[in-house]
Amino acid sequence: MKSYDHKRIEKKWQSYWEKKKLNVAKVNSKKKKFYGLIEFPYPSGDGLHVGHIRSNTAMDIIARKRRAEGNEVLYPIGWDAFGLPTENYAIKTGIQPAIVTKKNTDTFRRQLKALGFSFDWSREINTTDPEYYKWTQWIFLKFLEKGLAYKKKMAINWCPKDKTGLANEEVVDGCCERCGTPVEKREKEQWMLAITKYADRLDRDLDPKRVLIGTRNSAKVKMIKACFAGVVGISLITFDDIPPVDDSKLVEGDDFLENAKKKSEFYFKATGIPTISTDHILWIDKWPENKGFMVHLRKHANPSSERATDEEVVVFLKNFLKGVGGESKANFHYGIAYTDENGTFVREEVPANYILQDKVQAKSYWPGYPTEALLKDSKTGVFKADQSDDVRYVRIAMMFKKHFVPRMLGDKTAIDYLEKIRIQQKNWIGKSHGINITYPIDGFKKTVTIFTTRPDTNFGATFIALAPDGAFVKENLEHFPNKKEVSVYIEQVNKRTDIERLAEGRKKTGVFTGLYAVNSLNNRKMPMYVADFVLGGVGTGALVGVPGHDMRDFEFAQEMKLEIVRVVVGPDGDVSPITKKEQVQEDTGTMINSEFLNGTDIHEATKKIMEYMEEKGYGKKITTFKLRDWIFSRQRYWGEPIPVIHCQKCGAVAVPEKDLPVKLPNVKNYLPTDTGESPLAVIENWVNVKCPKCKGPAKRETDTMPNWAGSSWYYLRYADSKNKREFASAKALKYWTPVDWYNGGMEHTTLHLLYSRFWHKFLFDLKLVPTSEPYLKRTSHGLILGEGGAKMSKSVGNVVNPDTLIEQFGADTLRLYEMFMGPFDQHIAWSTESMIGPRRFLEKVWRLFEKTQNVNSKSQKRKRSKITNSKLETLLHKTIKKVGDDIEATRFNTAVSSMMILANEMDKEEEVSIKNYEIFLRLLAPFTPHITDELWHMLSHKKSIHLESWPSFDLLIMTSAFENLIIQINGKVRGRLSVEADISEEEAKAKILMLPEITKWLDGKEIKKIIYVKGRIVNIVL
RNA sequence: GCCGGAGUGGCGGAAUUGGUAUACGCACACGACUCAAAAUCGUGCGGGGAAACCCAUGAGAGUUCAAGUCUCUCCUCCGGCACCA
Repeated sequence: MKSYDHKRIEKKWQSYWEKKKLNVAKVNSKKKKFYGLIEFPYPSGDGLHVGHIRSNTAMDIIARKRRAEGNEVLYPIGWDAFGLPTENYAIKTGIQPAIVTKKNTDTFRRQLKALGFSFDWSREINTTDPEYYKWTQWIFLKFLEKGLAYKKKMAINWCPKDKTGLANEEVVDGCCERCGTPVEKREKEQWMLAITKYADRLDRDLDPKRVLIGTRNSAKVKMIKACFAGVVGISLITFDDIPPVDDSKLVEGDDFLENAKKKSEFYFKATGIPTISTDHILWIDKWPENKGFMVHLRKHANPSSERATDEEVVVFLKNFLKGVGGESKANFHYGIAYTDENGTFVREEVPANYILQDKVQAKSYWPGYPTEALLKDSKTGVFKADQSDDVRYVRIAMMFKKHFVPRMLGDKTAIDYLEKIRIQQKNWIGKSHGINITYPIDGFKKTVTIFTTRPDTNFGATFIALAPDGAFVKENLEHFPNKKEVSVYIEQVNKRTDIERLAEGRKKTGVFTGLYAVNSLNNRKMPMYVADFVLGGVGTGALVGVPGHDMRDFEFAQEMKLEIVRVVVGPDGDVSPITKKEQVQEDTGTMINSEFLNGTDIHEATKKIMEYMEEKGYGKKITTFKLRDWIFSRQRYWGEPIPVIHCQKCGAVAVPEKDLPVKLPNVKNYLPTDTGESPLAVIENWVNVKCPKCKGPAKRETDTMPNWAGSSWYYLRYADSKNKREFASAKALKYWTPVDWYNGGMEHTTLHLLYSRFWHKFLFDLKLVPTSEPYLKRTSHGLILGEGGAKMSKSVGNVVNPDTLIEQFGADTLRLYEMFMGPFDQHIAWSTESMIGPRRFLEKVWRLFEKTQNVNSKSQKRKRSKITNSKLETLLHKTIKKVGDDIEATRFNTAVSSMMILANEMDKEEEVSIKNYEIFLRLLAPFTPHITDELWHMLSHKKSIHLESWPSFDLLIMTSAFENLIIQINGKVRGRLSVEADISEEEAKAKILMLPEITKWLDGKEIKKIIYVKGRIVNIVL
């Protein structure tokens, strides 16, 4: 046998798969679809980064597993090729960005193909291709048409180095996200996209639906939770998660279906949260006289007690079965009821979960195996409780998924984002509920409106603070009694940058306007200040100061020597005047000095006073967001031209659809200008056009779109990438979208991910896409850092080159190492040294082939006739389950390690059966596609291993006949004992108490109790 | 400051969710094969101790028959937001 030589086999299989079109997604497939997506790379001049490989391999494994599971899989690839690095390179070298892009994509394509990713290359896209950006522009025109794209003169973030405006999302710590230069404010006309119109939906649709588990029985809670495993978009909560519920008045009857209904209705009424409840009953068929018979198991098993124990149930059933005859079937019937937010309930019965059968047909009882199942062993006649929840709940879980989950979700597209992604997006959108309060101003014709989330403390309000750039100041400055001082102050403020202000430690400054607002609650006159800690863009650009209960207001009050009133008393009981910042009671406590609010909790008081103020007409409840509209224009060359023509007569006119795409013209000089105009502005024969409306002289818009435009919808184009008439056909979109699983970087959570959700919802409203969310599941990978833990960069010199690694170790080893190196979602430092481990493993897998070749027919036969499963087979089936589960949970590192364990065990055997070896290869194939296909063909298969189905595990083989009991004395391990899996508790205890290593500890001591956990542990307490 | 996440050998990291702490891999040491080396295989590898045993999961307390896992207090690191009213 030849030795493992990756160079000989990898190229060969890559071209074989390509020739056989193994990875091309079929157009009219009858199969269930799976759409796996990775963020399409920006083809930089540096070539492929090992970080790309981590993400791509992970999704490749998932895609290959899905194919093996019988899905039609779309795993596409393309290029997000507009952007600054290419443009800057063009400026330096004078080479056209289009040519640079072509060169870079060629390199990336070659590198990606060398790694054996199962991309469907036939759908490759490129955002800089006019055939592609035609549709980016087309979607922009839709925004324009619906009034969601608009032009506005405003102060924007300007990067003086890149010489372009930036979106809020692109400014990090006051600096340009891309180049780190401190950003400046510039007043400029900008194209904006009204993402704030979608803020509420972008926030709300991130939340799963909350459903209460309406039972206090921990076994049932556990069961329902287990049944909902893998269900997306529903968050199950228990009584622990909500304020106490009094259910002493809940009365249950004898009918299990009715009980389930009663419970769900009762708890819904008590909590207002949609509630699911279950009840069950034991049902004996064919007895007596072929009539059904219901048994309240817990009651019948021990009538004198409230709840019989499991053991009592077993004894009861054993006797019961004797009485009714061996052929009887007994099963649990489950009644499940769900009461939704409207108070209407639905209920279903889950029938026929066979739990007792005399003639045990191994395969037949598994699918419907219920909770609290009891199984009679055909040989010994011993009943035993089964432990495997996955199997026990299968049928009930199916019932939940089929009948209840759709009802719970309604028309909501349920999404499953990694929790930290969800939270980060919510933070960024920054939804908050509050109230706009309007105060009259003493001796002034106008009123002032402020926004607050804490109106409960309004009796303690002592001042008003206005933003220097806020609307109130702009409109009324002329009439301020102290307008001179205010103007000087505003001038000072405008001179300072954000960074300077941060450096000063946010010292509060301000100036009195000479005006007093009047608090309608208590007629207090509140001096009005202009202060730069108030931001023009937040709320109404004005706030009411409650220095006793807001740290920032307190600091300002101290600076300005303003009055401080206490209206909340905290848990410390301090009611003295507030003079120190330690006394500022912010988010807990009870109201005082607040008239009708006195004595109420602050949260209760907030609700109460909001109602009160609305009723009195002092204020109006409102929801605000931190999210700002998206600044959509860039003053650079290498982006999609914004398809608008400015006409002196008609104003901004959309380029007619038939004239799309507006192609980027070739220019000589890509250099951005200091005037804030795009380099396109100087190309006269491109800029000067006729107005599409009046045919008069007009000029093209010379700003281009940001990098995020093309990537906001690219996953839709993959569905139908060659379509010339539409961005994608409705039919293709209906089949392929939404994306089932999207993996990408954390850095895109508030940029790309938010933007594309926005575009998608917009297209959904136009009925151009079938769902309201683009991605069902979003995971993210951790960064790969350089050796030593610093970020990989050319300047540090710690960049690793995939080409070298593929040459030296092979693509399979590189893929496997990146999956094995550590937890997928965590950052990790590169270590070329550690690659040897995965390589040795593959060599071992290669050598194992020989152990399958000298198995003579006799021993193959002998193996098959064995009754008990060999240890290896048990391990094999456990590994099948583990690898599958781990892939789904993106625990690739432990998936690999479990396959290493299996290979080590196989290696210890004299010979390995072809059957087992083949299963092993099929498990490994998604990770290392080349070596496994080679070995597969060496085993005389004619077709590719990647056309094989995903191995299934057999629970009977997985469950070992023997279990290792750990024996503890007072919690310390003192021994272990291998016992038969179905040994009874008494037998096990008896055996253990005879072991010499145990008896020596018991000498002369009294055993207080013995804890017995089946199949796991025995703890003797002395 | 607020919101997340994490802290386990020399290193990357496991631990069926409360049940054998340190799986798997790297590095290291010794042995076998070899003239030799590489590769491969085998053995060892948290600390203390001759051993029996004892002590160890950032620190300290608590709940429990049993805690890396749950609860509280604190420390450190990473990520996000940050004068958001």
